[in-house]
Amino acid sequence: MTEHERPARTRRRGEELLTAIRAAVLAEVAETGLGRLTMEGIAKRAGTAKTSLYRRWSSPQEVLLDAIHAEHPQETVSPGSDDLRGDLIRALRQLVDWMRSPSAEAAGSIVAERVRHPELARALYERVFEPRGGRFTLTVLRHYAEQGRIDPRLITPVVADIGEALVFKYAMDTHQVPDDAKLAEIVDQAVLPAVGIGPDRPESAAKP
Amino acid sequence: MTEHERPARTRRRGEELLTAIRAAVLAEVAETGLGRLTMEGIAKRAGTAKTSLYRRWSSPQEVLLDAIHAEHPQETVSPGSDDLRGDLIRALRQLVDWMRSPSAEAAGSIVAERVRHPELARALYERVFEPRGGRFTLTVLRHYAEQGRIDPRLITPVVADIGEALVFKYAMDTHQVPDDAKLAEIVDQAVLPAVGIGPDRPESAAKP
DNA sequence: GATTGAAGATACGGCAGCGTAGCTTAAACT
DNA sequence: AGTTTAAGCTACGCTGCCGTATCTTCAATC
Repeated sequence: MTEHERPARTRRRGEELLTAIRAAVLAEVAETGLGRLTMEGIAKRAGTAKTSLYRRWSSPQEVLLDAIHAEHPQETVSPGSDDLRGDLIRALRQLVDWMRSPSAEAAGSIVAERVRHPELARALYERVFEPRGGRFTLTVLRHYAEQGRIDPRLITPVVADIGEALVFKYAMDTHQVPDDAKLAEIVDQAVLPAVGIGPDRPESAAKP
Repeated sequence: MTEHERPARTRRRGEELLTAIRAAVLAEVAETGLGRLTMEGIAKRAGTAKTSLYRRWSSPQEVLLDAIHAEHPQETVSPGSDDLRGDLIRALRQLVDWMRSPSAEAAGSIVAERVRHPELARALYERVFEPRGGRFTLTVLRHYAEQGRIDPRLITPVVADIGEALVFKYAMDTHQVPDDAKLAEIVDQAVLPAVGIGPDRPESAAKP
């Protein structure tokens, strides 16, 4: 929050400058919201001049788009050991970790205003959500289905969304991300039952 | 969308005027977003003068707050016949019906910008979500738990949220509300399994 | 070390929303 | 009918952001 660096006497160029601008626009949209995102605000926060922004982009939204684009799509989960429950929790924890990042808040603003900025929303889905997997638990579920531990016919679009949906709902209601205990509840009480494992049946009873 | 009524030559007062203003602010926030909500915009759409707005409220947000406040909390579901599955679908359909309303879109804008306008978000939850029940399926689940048809211990906060969470997720992803077929999938594949009723077990096998 | 190109600073007219003031006029009340 | 109240206009100076132009200055390149 003490970002308002003075001219710093070194003149940044190329990638160094771009990085600062991208960080600035993400911070700016998180603070002011997409509706109040402005070239002057971005410039001020990045410690650069409006001119330098207009040299590359023509609107604050395009600056944001660039920043989102530049966010490297991270690698997806590796369903490691033979531990369905643990892998599901880890998958959701990956989602939660991302939700803490600055770009996640920006993503939220975009989704909320998608009616006003359809291109932005589309770019967000194409460049961030889909490459990232989007469905974190799905990877895990498929893995164990291939191993014959759960019935593949149970892995429907709805079932693949249960975990993520509950994480989002929890974040929406409480305005904080679920901790590990909550993730465990979600997995135990909602995801696992949907693929035929308990709450009342022990795991081992799933595939006799 | 042809709201821009000319002065109409009759001068509205009191409740009649208030109603028009409330409708205007809801439409305005749906169209421009909460971040771009403005007194002038509301006034123009309501066909009134800025002066009349400032006479009662001091910011566009307070006008919106008033409009939300004035939205009567609607009655909740009556878990009617002896049909758990049908009642669950009906409960979710109630949610979906609300999500089509103009105030729902306004509510979405507020939730999205809750960081910027905490009072608005709080008012929304206190005056709209909580009185409305907030949890649509919960009412139904409790009803059948009292009748001994499902195990009360299974009705946890997580389980009570499954249906609503999936409806929201679907709306977020596709930007349209789920139809009845989708609601049925949600109930069959996610909600019912969580309260111990198959996908693989028939309903009747739930309480032997 | 000279050249070139982009970064940075400053200034501009234009527009939109702000919040207030002063006034006219229609509607409600007595 | 006369009075009171609020709705409806218009206009004001102020501010923030717009997009552009101009000029200086630093940094990379040759």
